[in-house]
Amino acid sequence: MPTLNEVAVRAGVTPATVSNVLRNKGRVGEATRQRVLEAIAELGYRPHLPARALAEGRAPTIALMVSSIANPFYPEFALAVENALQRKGRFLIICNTAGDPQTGRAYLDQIAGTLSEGVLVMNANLDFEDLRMTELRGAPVVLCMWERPADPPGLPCVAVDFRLAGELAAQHLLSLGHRRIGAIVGSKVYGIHAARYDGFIDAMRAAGLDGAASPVLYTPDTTQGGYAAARELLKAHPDLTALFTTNDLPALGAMQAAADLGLDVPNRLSVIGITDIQLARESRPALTTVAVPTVEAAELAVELLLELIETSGTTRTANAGARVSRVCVTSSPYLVARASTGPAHDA
Amino acid sequence: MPTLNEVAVRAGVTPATVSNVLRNKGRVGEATRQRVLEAIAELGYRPHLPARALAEGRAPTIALMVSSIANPFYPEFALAVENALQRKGRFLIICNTAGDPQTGRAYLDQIAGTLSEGVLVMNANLDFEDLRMTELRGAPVVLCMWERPADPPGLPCVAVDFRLAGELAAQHLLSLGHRRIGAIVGSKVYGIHAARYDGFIDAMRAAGLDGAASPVLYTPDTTQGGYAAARELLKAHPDLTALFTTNDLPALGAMQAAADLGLDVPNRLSVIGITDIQLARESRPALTTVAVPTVEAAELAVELLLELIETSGTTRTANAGARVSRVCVTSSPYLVARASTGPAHDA
DNA sequence: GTGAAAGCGCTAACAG
DNA sequence: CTGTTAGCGCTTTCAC
Repeated sequence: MPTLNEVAVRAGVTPATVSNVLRNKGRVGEATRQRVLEAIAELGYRPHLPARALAEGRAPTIALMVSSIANPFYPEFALAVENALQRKGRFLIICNTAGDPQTGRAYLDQIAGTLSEGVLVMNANLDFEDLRMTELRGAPVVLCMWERPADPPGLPCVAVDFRLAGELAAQHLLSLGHRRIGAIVGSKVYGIHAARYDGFIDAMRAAGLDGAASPVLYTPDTTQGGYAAARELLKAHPDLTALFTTNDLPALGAMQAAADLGLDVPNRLSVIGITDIQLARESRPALTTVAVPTVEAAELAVELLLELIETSGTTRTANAGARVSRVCVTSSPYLVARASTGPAHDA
Repeated sequence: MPTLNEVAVRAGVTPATVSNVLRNKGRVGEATRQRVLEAIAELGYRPHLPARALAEGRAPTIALMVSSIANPFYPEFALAVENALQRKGRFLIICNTAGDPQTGRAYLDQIAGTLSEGVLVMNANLDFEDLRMTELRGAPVVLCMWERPADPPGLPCVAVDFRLAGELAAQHLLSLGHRRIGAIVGSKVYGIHAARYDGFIDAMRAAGLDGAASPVLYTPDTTQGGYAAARELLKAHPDLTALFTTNDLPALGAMQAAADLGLDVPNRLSVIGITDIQLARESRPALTTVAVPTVEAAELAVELLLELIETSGTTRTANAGARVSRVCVTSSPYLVARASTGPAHDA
């Protein structure tokens, strides 16, 4: 591969001039510029990114930490992130942590601040401490989907009002006449989906019902988790007419459970999820869900991260850390009514 | 961030020694090694990857070119790739081409041979010429899922016997007594799925049927494509008892179409796909399909690529290109019978 | 306008 | 065993 130096020789100028042409800095004579551009074309020169990174003290990549890119929600998000980065001339490195904090830490240690100038964190089960360390080393960190806008973490983040999402979902069921609604929460108790469940409780209370008294099950945030939880819930409470689920994947699982139990959705049982992943529109019946602005969140996260990178000085300069962590809130979730919900059959 | 030099100073040695300790090269005295390790720990030193890359003339990342990471099959593959790379101390850069050769070329131009030492290509609609150029510039390229082991492309690749996959799928339907089988091909005529369709024809012929005369429709390789094709096929040929589909996504779409048309799967209509993506097991009814060794293919691709990188000298040395392109064949596809296929209803 | 020179952080001979 | 010396390819003052 030709180097900038070779280009310089061929064009009869010095490396500095070639560099200037490349980045439109330092006034360069039109004639020289042409000669340089020709030399570049003839040699097929392309800048060596690591060299540039070294000289500039900045890296051309951003890391996205996820527990597993194979989880259907993440790719949609990753795609949006990559699109946004591409526009900014940066590249995306995918870091699968497998939900293991150790793996996550290893990644952060290796690339944050060297190969990657900043880190985007999706629910990847990382130690908060490790993220703080990463920041202190000079690599900005942005949490991509904080669930409680009103209760900011100690890190910059993009927040989505998931409590509202839960509330909207519950309101939808209530408006269809459902009163006996089971809840399936795709996280641990007080876990990441707590805000969504809170929204459910709030909506129930507003309707004069004691949401907290409704049957609820906590389960892994997967199709299988939702399947198992729905089976259990429906067996224990055959009178339920609807299932509120804190995420689409478990909601999809719940629909399968209903199918296997011979319960018609939506005539006998309504099911609602949250997020609106691609699969939601493709399932039969198509899943009613509360859509979350995924693409917007991705774009905001990239924007925020790049801004932090700009203002934090070079990678080598430790971040002051004194700055108040920024919180960007996305636009609100909204209901997407499809075929998995209908009037309560006992209404 | 502390540099190797600072570590050296603190440990009272020269940078070279620290470097040696870091990479276990050049014999270093035990006492010195300890001092150096302490200094590293105290300072929280971590090597600067771009600097290392520059000095070594090699890059720590590998690029994966895909048309869109959001296509449900790719993430599974990407995860396997990343896992394999992680073991080798390398990082994965995701390049979404959106099926646009220009975007692909731009990516290759920017990172192949500089940021990324090698390129993994999934069906990303790239110009073959661009890939050859990339190789010539010294960045090995591996095609990840070549469909015709018997007919190697001009590039190193991991091949999967997709003709056999098609044959197995058709044989399964035939063994269930199906005779009037519609085919849905998820690519253009003579496109990427041609080998799978060939396998179908072969199996039909072996059963004394003229497969080429069976109703066939070419459609985009998506759920929607399969949905539309199935509707059309089933309307034009209401007597079909089974649908052979060249990929899981369109097969899933076909099942939805059947559901919407009120055709029971598998009692009235059998549907089979190819690949065995995660969704296949999660659909209702669960999709019968011919599984392809995805993880194995990913591992072989990584292995092959790294081998090519090793043997191609440094990134800067142009690849001779004279070497015969290697072809690795994965183990064979195999049938995974689930609930979407059953005996022909007219048998 | 263009060139000369220093240096980013690290590795790689080769000396000692 | 450890130190010295050169760069890797690029950017960036600062002279000319």
